[in-house]
Amino acid sequence: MSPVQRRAYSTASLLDVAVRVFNERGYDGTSMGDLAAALGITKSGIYHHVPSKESLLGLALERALAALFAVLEEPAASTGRARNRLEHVVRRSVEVLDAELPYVTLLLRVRGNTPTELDALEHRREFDRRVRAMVLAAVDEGDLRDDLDPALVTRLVFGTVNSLVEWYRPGGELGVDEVADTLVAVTLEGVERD
Amino acid sequence: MSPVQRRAYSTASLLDVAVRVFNERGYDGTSMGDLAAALGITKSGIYHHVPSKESLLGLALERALAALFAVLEEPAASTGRARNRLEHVVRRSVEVLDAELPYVTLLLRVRGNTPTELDALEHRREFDRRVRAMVLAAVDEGDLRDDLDPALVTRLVFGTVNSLVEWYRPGGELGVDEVADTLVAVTLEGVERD
DNA sequence: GTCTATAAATTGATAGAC
DNA sequence: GTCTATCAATTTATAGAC
Repeated sequence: MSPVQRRAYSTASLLDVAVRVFNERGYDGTSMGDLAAALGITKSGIYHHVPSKESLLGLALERALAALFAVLEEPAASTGRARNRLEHVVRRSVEVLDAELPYVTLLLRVRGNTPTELDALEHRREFDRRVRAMVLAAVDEGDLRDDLDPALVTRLVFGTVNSLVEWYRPGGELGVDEVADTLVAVTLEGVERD
Repeated sequence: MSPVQRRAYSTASLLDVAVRVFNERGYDGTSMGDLAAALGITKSGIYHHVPSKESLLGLALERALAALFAVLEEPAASTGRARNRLEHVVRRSVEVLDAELPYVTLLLRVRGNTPTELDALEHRREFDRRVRAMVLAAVDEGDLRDDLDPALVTRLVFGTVNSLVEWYRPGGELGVDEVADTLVAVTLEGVERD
């Protein structure tokens, strides 16, 4: 009987810790030994929950992608003027980032070194394509300036959203609503047609 | 006498290749064997030029930081209204990104795993502080909206600039001027006082 | 300036006990 | 669900020849 009786891990609670360490040290910079130390168990203990280090990455990336794609399926993302659908997707993306920060952070840092990572990159490109279609539609509907390249605007707006993972911390001084409001003000308002 | 007589590497030309591979696979995801393969020489050949893998990273990060800090020393970054100094720094940062893309990309991906990386992160924070001071001064001078948090605006604007490394490629379809113009339009114009 | 050969340490993963 | 013990492969780095 160990002196400090820690609650046993489920695969989900183990994944939470693993993703935190992956973000701190980078996926490739994290060894199974590092994970074991952070978890307070041995390396072999991890293999009871998952078959490999890469499968931990796969589970994490799946979760992040599912949360982002769910936004595109919301009614407000497919109904009404494109400019409003776009604002909805931007705001909800910030909220997903708030709710799933470690998972989305990991997704945004993937380089494509393994099949798992390449698959995630392909899904990210699909998300980008669907947002770019919204920007294009908003220009066509006359709500966004037509003197700016729509593909470039898409990249800048979602570049800004994605850059949040570098500093935003849930429960910190800045609330998710203030961040989303300011981001919409800074990015979309510069693009709107007067 | 080898059948294909490749030109010998200087430390600088070797660093160019190393930084390209670091960006493709991530620094931790790159082994000295990977570098050797990309260079077309053996692992031990690399150690003639540098004493360690980490020293390659250090040289690359130094170069990126020097290019960025040089912008802050330009006359246009310290003279005139803060709003104009800010636009100058934003535009020139995009140009530095264009000129030194692989080096800046590497800098922006550093996690702090080693002393070399921690030192680079500290220098990045110093750059952020100096830009934040410009945004604050621009609000004080009445040129930027005072209903938005200046620290948040700083982060969003430079988050947008930094996100360029994820897709911008020098010599591609989009020129550096068009990108800089659109970026200033999208970010700064949303923040200006009417 | 690059090579072959090799060392010492670390890595991801497995077998089998409790 | 976690442990000890262990392995094969890979990693960073060095010694010394050409």
